[in-house]
Amino acid sequence: MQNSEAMALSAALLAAAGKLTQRIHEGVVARGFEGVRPAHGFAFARLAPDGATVTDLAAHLGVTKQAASQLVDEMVRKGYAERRPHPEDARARLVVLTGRGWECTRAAEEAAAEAVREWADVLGEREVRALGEQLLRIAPLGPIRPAW
Amino acid sequence: MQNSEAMALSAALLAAAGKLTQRIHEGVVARGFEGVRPAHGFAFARLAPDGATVTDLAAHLGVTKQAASQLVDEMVRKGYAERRPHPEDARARLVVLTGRGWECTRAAEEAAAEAVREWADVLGEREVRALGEQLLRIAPLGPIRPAW
DNA sequence: ACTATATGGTCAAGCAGCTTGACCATCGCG
DNA sequence: CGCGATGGTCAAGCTGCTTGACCATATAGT
Repeated sequence: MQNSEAMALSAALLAAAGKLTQRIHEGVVARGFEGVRPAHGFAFARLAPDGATVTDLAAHLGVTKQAASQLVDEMVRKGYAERRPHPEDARARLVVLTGRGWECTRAAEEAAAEAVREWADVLGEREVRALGEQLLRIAPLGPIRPAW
Repeated sequence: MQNSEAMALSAALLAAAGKLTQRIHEGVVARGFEGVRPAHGFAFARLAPDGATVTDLAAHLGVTKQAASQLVDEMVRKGYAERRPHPEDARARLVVLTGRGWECTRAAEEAAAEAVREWADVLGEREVRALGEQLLRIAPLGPIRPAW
């Protein structure tokens, strides 16, 4: 494989990722959730199961805990999350999604599904599934779960 | 296809793109080009063929021309590009890569090829090629040419 | 040819998101 | 109990981007 092919593949991958991010964001906004930035999506994905602490969130977002705390501030201010006392550690605070936060998460899922469906129209259902499997083998998607 | 599958595919795609960006950046730094940020790569790709104007660059980066101009300032300061008078328009200035700029571009290509080769080790040469073709059909990669 | 408008580019100021550094409260181990 | 480690916040600063104003040149209209 030549460098030029690698570049074409890389460019296509980055372009596809950028396009997807944009499409999901537009879809979320179109469903009535304003003031949400793509970066929030990664936070939502982390909070979704059972909530998380700010430090936990920071580690998974790859930023400082101060930055993560500011992000949570914003999400709280916009009604997508709230801070609750941590049940087992009086120092910590558990950040959990509100009802609206869950709605927004569902909106993001729908938007993602919409974009993927368009790919299926181009590539065919079978190819899209194969694409997903190949990508998962390349990017194991362990603790990160970047989401929408 | 269910929403959860679409989310898994989306997450994998975004994770792969992030990983690739990181790998290329590391590879470029390892080859001795410091102070280069991933965003510069998109600029390099645009400048590479024949140079470009600041306005042109701005359009393809999706930022204001002021931001593009600042990016060019930085690239000039670091020795990767230079501004030359435009041969046909006295208002415009043609931004072109310096020798070091070209070297950096080649370094980025090598780093990308390295990352892609690792994918080939996991998926097989054939699958990687198929992956590239599928991605190109999804993200037509028209005027953008995001590169490294 | 002459004015008017559009276009390429820069300068300046401001803002948003992140960082570093300092600090307090609580945990958990010796 | 005492002390280092950990969760979190406050404050200040930096960087990359934006908006707004402006100048120089190009291009179109009459």
